[in-house]
Amino acid sequence: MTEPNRLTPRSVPDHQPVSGGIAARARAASTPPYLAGLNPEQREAVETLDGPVLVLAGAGTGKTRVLTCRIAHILSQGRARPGEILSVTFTNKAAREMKLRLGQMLGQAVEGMPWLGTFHSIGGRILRSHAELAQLKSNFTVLDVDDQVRLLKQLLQAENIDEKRWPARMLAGLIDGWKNRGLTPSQVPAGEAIVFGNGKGGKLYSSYQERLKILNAADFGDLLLENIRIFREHPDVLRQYQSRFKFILVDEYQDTNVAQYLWLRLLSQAPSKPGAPLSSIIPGYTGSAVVPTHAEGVNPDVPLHIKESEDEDKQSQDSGSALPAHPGMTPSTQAAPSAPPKNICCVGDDDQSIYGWRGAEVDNILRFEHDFPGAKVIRLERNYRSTGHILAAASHLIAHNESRLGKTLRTEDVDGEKVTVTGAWDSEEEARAIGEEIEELQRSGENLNEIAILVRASFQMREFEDRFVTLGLSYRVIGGPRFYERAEIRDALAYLRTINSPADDLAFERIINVPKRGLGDASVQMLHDHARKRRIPLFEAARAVVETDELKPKARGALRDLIASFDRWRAQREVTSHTELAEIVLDESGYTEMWQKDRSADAAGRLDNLKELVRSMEEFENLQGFLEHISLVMDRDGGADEQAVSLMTLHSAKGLEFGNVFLPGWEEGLFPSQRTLDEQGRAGLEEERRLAHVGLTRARRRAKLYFATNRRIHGTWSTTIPSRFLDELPAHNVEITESKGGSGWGGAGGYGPSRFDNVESFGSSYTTPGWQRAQANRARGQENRQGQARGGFDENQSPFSSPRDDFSRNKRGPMVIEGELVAKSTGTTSEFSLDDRVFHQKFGYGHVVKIDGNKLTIAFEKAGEKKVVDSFVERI
DNA sequence: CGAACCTTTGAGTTA
DNA sequence: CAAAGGTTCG
Repeated sequence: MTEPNRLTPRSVPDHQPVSGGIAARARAASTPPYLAGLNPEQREAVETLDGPVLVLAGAGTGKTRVLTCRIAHILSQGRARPGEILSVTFTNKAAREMKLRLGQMLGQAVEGMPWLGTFHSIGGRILRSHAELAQLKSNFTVLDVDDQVRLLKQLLQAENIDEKRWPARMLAGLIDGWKNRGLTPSQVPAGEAIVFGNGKGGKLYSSYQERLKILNAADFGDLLLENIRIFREHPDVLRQYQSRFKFILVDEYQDTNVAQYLWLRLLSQAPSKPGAPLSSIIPGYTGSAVVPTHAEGVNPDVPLHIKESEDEDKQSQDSGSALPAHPGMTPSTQAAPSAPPKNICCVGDDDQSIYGWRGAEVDNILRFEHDFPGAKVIRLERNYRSTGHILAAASHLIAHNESRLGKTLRTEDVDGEKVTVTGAWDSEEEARAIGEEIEELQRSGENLNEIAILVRASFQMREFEDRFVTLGLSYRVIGGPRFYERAEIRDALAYLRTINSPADDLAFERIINVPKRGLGDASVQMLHDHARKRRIPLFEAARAVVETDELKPKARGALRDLIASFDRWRAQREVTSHTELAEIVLDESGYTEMWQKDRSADAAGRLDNLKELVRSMEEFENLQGFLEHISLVMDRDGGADEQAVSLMTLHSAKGLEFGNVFLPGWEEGLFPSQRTLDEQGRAGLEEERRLAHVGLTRARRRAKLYFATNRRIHGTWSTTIPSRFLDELPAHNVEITESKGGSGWGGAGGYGPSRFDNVESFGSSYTTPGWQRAQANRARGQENRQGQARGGFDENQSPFSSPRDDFSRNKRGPMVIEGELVAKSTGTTSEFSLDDRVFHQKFGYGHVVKIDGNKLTIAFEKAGEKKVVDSFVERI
């Protein structure tokens, strides 16, 4: 057997693009051009077409390339037609990219690849063609989280469950989790079903499912779960897909959850004989339920447990641990079970598994060989992305994880710049320092598109946005709220959904009083009662109620108009194009007008979004087609042509790369996230560490880490300590730099485990507002820790008490800026007048009784009379 | 009914 | 600090 892990001394061909026109020549040439640029491991991964293959592809090792080349290879070898290849990704972006690259590689020869898409879009597609088997119609609606929660709220109310104690969101999370694990209501372990709502959790799940059927709707989880159910209950349908898909490719396999795993598993078996029991489809599976569950375990490590055969036990001994930890492991040679898995190729990286919270089972990748006997495992360890120091830092960091298959990334690139670690006093200074570094990079000719800031949590983004706006630096936020999750888009869609399917109560309810037309809670409640009593859709109930005098004349008139409008729109649907119809609806309903009248800052943007929505409808044949795809396909990442710094979370950065990567917020509690640690313990810590690894490996040439000593959490400042991940970096590859804001530590200091401990030695003469507030906090003592954010007043020292030289080397240091700001507010006379009513974050409401420059004396309603600096209160 | 005012609570990542 | 929920008043 070849040993794919030894790096041969031969030079590695770089990853040059492969040009088109391949398919035809491929058959003739001994080495098809698309294979020429591949290194031996990549090539093996592409050419091993038969049987299960697991490609362990570290960051930057050419994973997408392998996938696309493999498809090209399958096609050019004539092993399958485009419609016979199932290729799944997690994101639309990844799917698009693969299609794009494939198009380039094959020179448009293969238009289509109808089964290349996300798990959800393919699952949705399959579900639509067999909707009746899931008690749905093929035009079912895909609910977003918002609809889901509103529906659950109604169910909770019907059950008289206290929503305070048992929030609908929590139930939504539970149901989601069950669906991720492939569990239908009857399969939920009893122990888990009773934890919610005084034992009613399971019952709520099943009534939720019932309601979905009535509403002709499915949630995201259903797109896969219903597939699985259909496959299980209708072997003929399963067989149809099994024989259609000759090859299966899976991207990011480490992110699959149990449902996705089962789905793949079912599809990847060779077509079974009609009537074969499920146990022959899933080897090793026993029992009646598809997913054997740990009845008592709330968090079972291995939700799908397939009994290990004795052969495999022996093999485990070879590698010395339960998880194969070394590449030298013997591929399983045992006889294939009754239904041998066919040509499935999964590509993934256990070190990049960062979606455990979404139900991903790293275990799926760790036990691939187990699940697909005879699997060939290929490792890609040559990194073509990052320079030496960055790669070494990332590898050293991830080596602290215990649960991993173990890969060693190598590069032949130069060492490059060391990874830098910079401490800042607070998050504002962190943003300032990064802003300056970016300006410096820009001056040195760096393209802004090659710069990214990757944060752990999205709330961190705001400070960077603020900073970039003042600097006039263009930036773009990647990820963030999806286009179709925006309120105005959902409202517009709700109108269209109501037109399209009158039984869509959730949609109708959403817009019944948007814009305001005098149909408040009371009226809606009434309609609900009416609908429930007669078991008819809300819209029909409305129609009936208008004929009675149960509503007040005003509401009745409004409702009648609304119903008339919908009737009119539905009629127009026959004669106008769907885009025109959308415009008419938005217009006549008064929805556009509502935003036009709105004077708030984002109203214009919302109107733009609505226009964008209408424009995007043009790509679809009709309203039906549009609505079917909107929730699955609409993710916008447009406008990538303009030069801009990218700002995003670490999660959404997966799969991307940049020349320069800034990684702020490496502090305990934030990163690793305290919540993850609390909830997931060691596994959570390892996932956070993988996230750090993902962040570092996004960088090609420069990786710059930051931590701040003070950060605002929930609006109050608190002191933080540097992340343990910083301590886990190899000293040799890391350089500790002075904060641009100045600091008294670091620099030449030793590099030991506690090198970040002396946070107190940070410049004690800081003058940022954050520092002042923190000082004020400290002066007040630590026991009353909260509510101190705005507490600082008369001990307000001079902002210029002890300026430090290292601040002001020729560029405007942060201090000067802050100095100006502070000086300004002390210099001007107060904008407040006597008796003004004011609000203070800590002391609450009060009124001004005395003014002395910028210091106010305020009589607070609750806290009594206090002296406060004017900037800490707002007039109301 | 709805706006205005006030209180409370909560910020983790997403197909 | 912001959004969401609750209360009160017009």
